[in-house]
Amino acid sequence: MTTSTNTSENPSGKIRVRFAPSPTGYLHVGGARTALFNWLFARRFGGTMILRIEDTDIERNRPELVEGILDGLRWLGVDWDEGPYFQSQRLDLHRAAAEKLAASGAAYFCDCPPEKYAGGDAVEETEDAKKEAGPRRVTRCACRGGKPGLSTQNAAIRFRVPQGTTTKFEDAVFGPREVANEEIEDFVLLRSPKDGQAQGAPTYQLSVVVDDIDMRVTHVIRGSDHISNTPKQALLYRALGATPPIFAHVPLILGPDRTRLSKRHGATSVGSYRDEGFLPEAFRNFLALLGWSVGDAEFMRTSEIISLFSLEGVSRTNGVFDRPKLEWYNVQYLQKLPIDELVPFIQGELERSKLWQPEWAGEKREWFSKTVDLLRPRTRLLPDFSTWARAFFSDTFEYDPQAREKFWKDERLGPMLGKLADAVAAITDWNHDACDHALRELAAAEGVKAGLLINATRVAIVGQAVAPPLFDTMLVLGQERVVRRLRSAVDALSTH
RNA sequence: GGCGCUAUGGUGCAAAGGUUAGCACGUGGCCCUUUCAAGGCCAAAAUGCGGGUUCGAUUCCCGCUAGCGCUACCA
Repeated sequence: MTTSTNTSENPSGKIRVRFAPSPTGYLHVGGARTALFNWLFARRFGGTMILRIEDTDIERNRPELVEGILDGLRWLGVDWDEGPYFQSQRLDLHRAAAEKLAASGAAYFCDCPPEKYAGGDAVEETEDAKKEAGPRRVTRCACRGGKPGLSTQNAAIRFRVPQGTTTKFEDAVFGPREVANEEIEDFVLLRSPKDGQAQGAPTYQLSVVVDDIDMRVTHVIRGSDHISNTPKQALLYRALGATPPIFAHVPLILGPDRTRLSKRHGATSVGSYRDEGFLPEAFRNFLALLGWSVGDAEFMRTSEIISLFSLEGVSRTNGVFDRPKLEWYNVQYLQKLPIDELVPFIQGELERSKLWQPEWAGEKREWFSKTVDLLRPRTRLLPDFSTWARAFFSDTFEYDPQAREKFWKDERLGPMLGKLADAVAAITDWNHDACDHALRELAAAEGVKAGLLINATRVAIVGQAVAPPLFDTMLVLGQERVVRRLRSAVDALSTH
């Protein structure tokens, strides 16, 4: 067994990845996709998936906001092996790293007022700035040279970016990257203390790196919006005596107008897709293929995706979240899932809508599976089972106005449905063909096309213009119920 | 403004110098059919622009354009 050195292509077992969301209260689809890619990568190569909550922003540091993220991940089926860790509980570690860097000279204290750098008009105090090259906005202030009397009590700590050299890092998606250090500002590691605070807070750049080192993360898979800041992090790894991980920046998810997906594009949290009645596996399949692919493969069970996933298949171009395609995936799963895998979702849907009967999981289990199987070719979302298909699960349902309009026009229908009720009631051997014969014989006797009766009967027994094939529907509903509904329809037709 | 990334039909992806540029969603049509889906078949629809390199560019290089990202003592 040889150990591969190409850890991005054929990692040898000790892969460690992490998903590090900030607690926003819900799992955004962009975050969900990042989480999914990390998870797929970990599962593919037998690695470890770590969950870390980046809650250093005190404003958003509330427990219920974390719960929303966890709920989203659980629904998505993305589980983790370690964590959740909370960055807010690790601040001392981060501070210690900053102070260590300051002590070694890799960083320095700076007490320039933050406003000095605010906005796009930052200062320029580099020597070559006086040239006509125009203002460069790379922060490199006088404090860099050393200023006495400064400490964490009264100043911030900035990283001293080594000049005259270049910073490289490996990106499994974008390839090797290299930037001139002159382009990298002396970014803040530790903020200056706020009024009343004894010490300042670590910045994101510092915290991620310290935590990723501490958690021995080998592959940082995250949104490509982080790519520009990665050189800073690569620098920090080295200053801290660590080897940078392999980065893998995945493209962003855009709305239909090609701007970054946001609330104004409509639903952006995975929770809303769950609530709408998408199947998690369909959502996963869709998300996995948004920014990743293997040839022309489209419909792939999660196990397949895991076995095929690789960073090499990740695209570099931002992609538009295409809702119609997501729906197509849902229809595919609704159609193709083994019935036993689908049934629990339908049970959940019926429970939510108060239509569920416990016996359907017991003695009428077979009936329930059969009914779901009959219904599913015409469903798109889970709620279809409790709305459109309500009459299969409840005796209280309404006649869809459009269905009446479409199929109950003919005035002869009232009497005919009455006769059909009698004919159906007289069936001794309740099966598909018996229903078929009863109806067609009546149609012939009445001199009407079978279609007229079929369509009208459908409305009568399920209240909808659209339903599974009529005789299958009758079978599943049962003789007694069909007769009863036919008689009710006669009343409904006469009073109208 | 600076730095960077990206660029194949409306959308998501294929084609790792040579294909009639492929697949899927969506769209239109046909078939199937008791409704409506599903399914099957067919169709319209793309290599941003300009230069190179090469016998040959979707593919490699340069420029332009466009989009996006980063440019905080946010994460």
